[in-house]
Order: sequence, then structure tokens, then C-alpha cells
Amino acid sequence: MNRYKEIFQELEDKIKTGEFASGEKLPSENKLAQEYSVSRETIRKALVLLAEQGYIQKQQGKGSIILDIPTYDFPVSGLTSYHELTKTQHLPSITKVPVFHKGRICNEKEHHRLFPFNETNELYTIIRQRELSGEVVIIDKDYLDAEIIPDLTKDHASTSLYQYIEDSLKLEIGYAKKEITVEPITSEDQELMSLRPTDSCVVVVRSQVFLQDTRLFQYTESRHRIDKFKFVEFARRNKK
Amino acid sequence: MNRYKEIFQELEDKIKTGEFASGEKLPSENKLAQEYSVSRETIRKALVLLAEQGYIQKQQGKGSIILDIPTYDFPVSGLTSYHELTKTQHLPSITKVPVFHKGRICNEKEHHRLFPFNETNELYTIIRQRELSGEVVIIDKDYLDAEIIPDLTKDHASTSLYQYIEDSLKLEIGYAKKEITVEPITSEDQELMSLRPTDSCVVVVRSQVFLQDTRLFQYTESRHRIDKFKFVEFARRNKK
DNA sequence: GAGTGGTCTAGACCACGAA
DNA sequence: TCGTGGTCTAGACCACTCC
Repeated sequence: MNRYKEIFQELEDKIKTGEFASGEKLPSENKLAQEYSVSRETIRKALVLLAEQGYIQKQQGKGSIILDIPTYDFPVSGLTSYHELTKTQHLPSITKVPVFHKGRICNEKEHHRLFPFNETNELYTIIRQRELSGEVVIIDKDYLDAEIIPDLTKDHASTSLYQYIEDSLKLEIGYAKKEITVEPITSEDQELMSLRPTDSCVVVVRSQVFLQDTRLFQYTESRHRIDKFKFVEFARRNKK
Repeated sequence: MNRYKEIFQELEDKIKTGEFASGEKLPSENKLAQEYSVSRETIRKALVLLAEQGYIQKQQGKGSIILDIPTYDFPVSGLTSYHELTKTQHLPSITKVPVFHKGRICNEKEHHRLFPFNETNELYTIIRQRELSGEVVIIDKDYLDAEIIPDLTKDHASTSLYQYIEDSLKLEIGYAKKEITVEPITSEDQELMSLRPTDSCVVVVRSQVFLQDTRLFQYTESRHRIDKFKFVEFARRNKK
């Protein structure tokens, strides 16, 4: 573990536990550098991480003010799997896997829409139902490149795909392009989701997910019942 | 302008224009440092900006790969005003301001929900209709702290609030907490928006916006017709 | 072994805010 | 004037990839 990440986590802890209260100032960068016996640039890397995640606001000439702890203590924007979310949020959740198969997609146009790069590879097609308090409120449709993610089982799908990919296959997940829209419900939604009579649309989150070596390995379409969907973001203004 | 931001912009340009083609590698950090006659750390700060915005993917031991140019060339996530969006996207757009007034909000609970911090200040209440090809597809409800943002006029509201705040008042906008949900339409939506007969819900983006000195100055509720709403994000995996 | 990016340092100078 | 954060440097060592 790098020194600046360690320092980031220590400071994050102190903010979360209230040892550094919101509204107050962090010790100055010079003091922190002394305290941790590192150079100031190393402290600054830690503070950049804190600022990015909404913990502090830096002010030239004054210091770093500690902000209100975000009500969400998990990265809801960003790239986090459903399994990780339910775990950090302590949500009791059940996952069912009504569809799991491997093969080429016959419709070439469909294939191209999903995987603009690898045209010939076999794909895993997985559909998962996410159940919260007895209702299916999310369905995830996943397509994974079987050349990159081999030997996938239904069991991996019902627990955590990303755990298998990162821990067992030792692959590094890099980045994703995501898109959120609201769309009319389909007959598939009606079959697989616990929709209410008044529901006429769902929130659709489409993602292309890439490894650190830039290979596209996953396309996901996550369909949410609208009353159970909430997206939270901390955003900073880009200064010129 | 700082050197590392200049270098970021030059590299961004070269990627956008295709001088650096996607799939290829950027010159190494040492070469760039020589080329621009700066230290390697300065180059690295520029590359961090490129990586954050999805232009490159860095690989230890190999180099920095240029990614596909994002189809969106504007920050749709982040903190950008509607006026800036329509300008960078060259969208012809009309804004109407059916409601503009200043005063205290009588309902205290309502006031508290909007401004959890400043309980006593006067607020500007502004409603704006955003028209695209003859249809009102977004309505923005804004509440601004009149102590912080004084002398606001209907004219500022119909062009750009942020331009007035930053350029005229010389205030620095810092950060925002945003939240996206989908909610049933209200009678106000029906009055002010061009809803279709089938529309039963809208996308609601709620934001609290803060200055760099951490003062809350704006609460916004942006209501979008669902067929005109699309949120795009570039996300990176947090490595431990 | 050579080249790449990742981390870290010790010091410098600047811009800004507060007293 | 002094302390703060913002930028930048020149150099060091490491981990990794490729040959």
C-alpha cells in the first residue's frame, strides 16, 4: 500500500468518526507532513483524494475545511458492483439467475451494438433478478466476452461476477462508459420484474466495462423499477 | 494559466483532432517532459486530468493508451449549467421565466428542506422553462440565497445565472450534491411542460450548490421529460 | 537491460487570506 | 508580515513490460 493512500484512509476514518468535525479545518499541509513524516507533496496527494470524494474543500490561503459527511457512504456514481453495494450498505438481497448461457449472438447487428470491437467471440448471456423485501426491483442483463472471462458459472453470477474476475482470474477492471435513460417497459420487464399496475417505464443503466488494458469485456443493461432508483453524485465545478 | 493545465489542453486538442489517434500510445512521460521543457511531475498532472476525463488509460511499464473519443464532448456529469451545455452543444434553445420573485418562504419545513443551513435569509424563487424545437422539455425550479446572490434580475435568469454569479459577482462556485430520481408528474408539470398523453412521470435532478467557501447558495430542482433525458458518465474502478 | 509509469523527496517560489 | 494552499523542479528508487 502506498503512503499517500494510507494517509488518505486514516484521514477519511477520522472524518467519518467525527474526530475531525465538519466545519472545522484540517491541520495544515505542513503540519500533516511533519506528523506523518512525509513530504508535503505526498500529503497533497492524499488531500486530492479527500477533495475528489467530497470530504474536504480546499481554500488557498486559509486551509482545508471538512465538509458534511455525505449521507451516502458508498460510491453510487463510479464503478461498483451490485454485490459490493449491498454489502457495504448491509442490504439483505437475493439474486436469482433465470438465464445463463454461452454462445454466439446470431443477430449480427445486435452483437455489434453490444460489442463494437470483438465481432467473433463467444459471449455469456446472463440475466439476474435482484430481490429486495420480496420484490424484484432490478433486472441485470449481462453479456461477457467468453474469451476474456472463461469458465464462468451460474454460481459466480449469483454471488459476484467482479469478485471472480478480480480475485480468481486476476484481471484488473479499469473503467466504464455509462448511460442512464428512462424507457417504456418491455414484455420481458413484465415477466421478470415485480412491476406495479401504474408502472409504464423503467430506468435503464447501460454500461460498457473495460479492463485496464482497454479490452472491452462486459456490456450491461441494468433495469430498475423507478421507485427504487436513486442516483447520487458529488460534483465539482471545473475552473478554467 | 498553469503550465500543467495548458499542457492538458494541448494534449486534449491533439486527441480530439485525431493528431493522436485512439488506440495508439501517447509519447512517454519523459519525452513529453523534454518536449514541453517541464519536469516529469508537471506532465503527470496533465495526464491525470486526461485520465480522469476518459481520454487515456495509463499502463505501468507500457505507456498511456489513447481511448476512443467520448461521443459526448461535454461534461454531462459534473457541474455545468444549462446555458453552458446548450452553447458547447450548439443547441438552439429558448428559455422562459414564468416565475421570478424574492421573499421569505412562509412554510418553515419547506425552507428547511431547501436550505438546511441558512434559516432566515430571503430567497429568490425562479422557475424556468427550457424549450427545444417548440416543446418545453425541462423545467428548472431554482431557489437562491438573496444575501449571497443580490440584485438578481429576470434577465440574468433567462440567460445564465452562473455567468452573472461568476463574472459579475466574482463568486467562485465550488461543488454540488446531486440526486437523480424518477417521480410522478405534478399538476405544475402539466401546466408548465409539454407533456405527452402517455407521460406519467418525469426525471427529477435535485442539487444543492455551494461556493468555494462552502456557503450553500442554491437549491435546484430540474424536471425533465423522460424521453429527452440522458445522463452519461465515465467511471473508473477504485483500486484498493 | 532498457524503457515505461508509480511513488516520494526536499526545496523553491507564488498567490492568497488574515492579522 | 506570516501562514496557508498551488505550482514546479531535479532527482531518486521502485514495479512493471518487453526484448
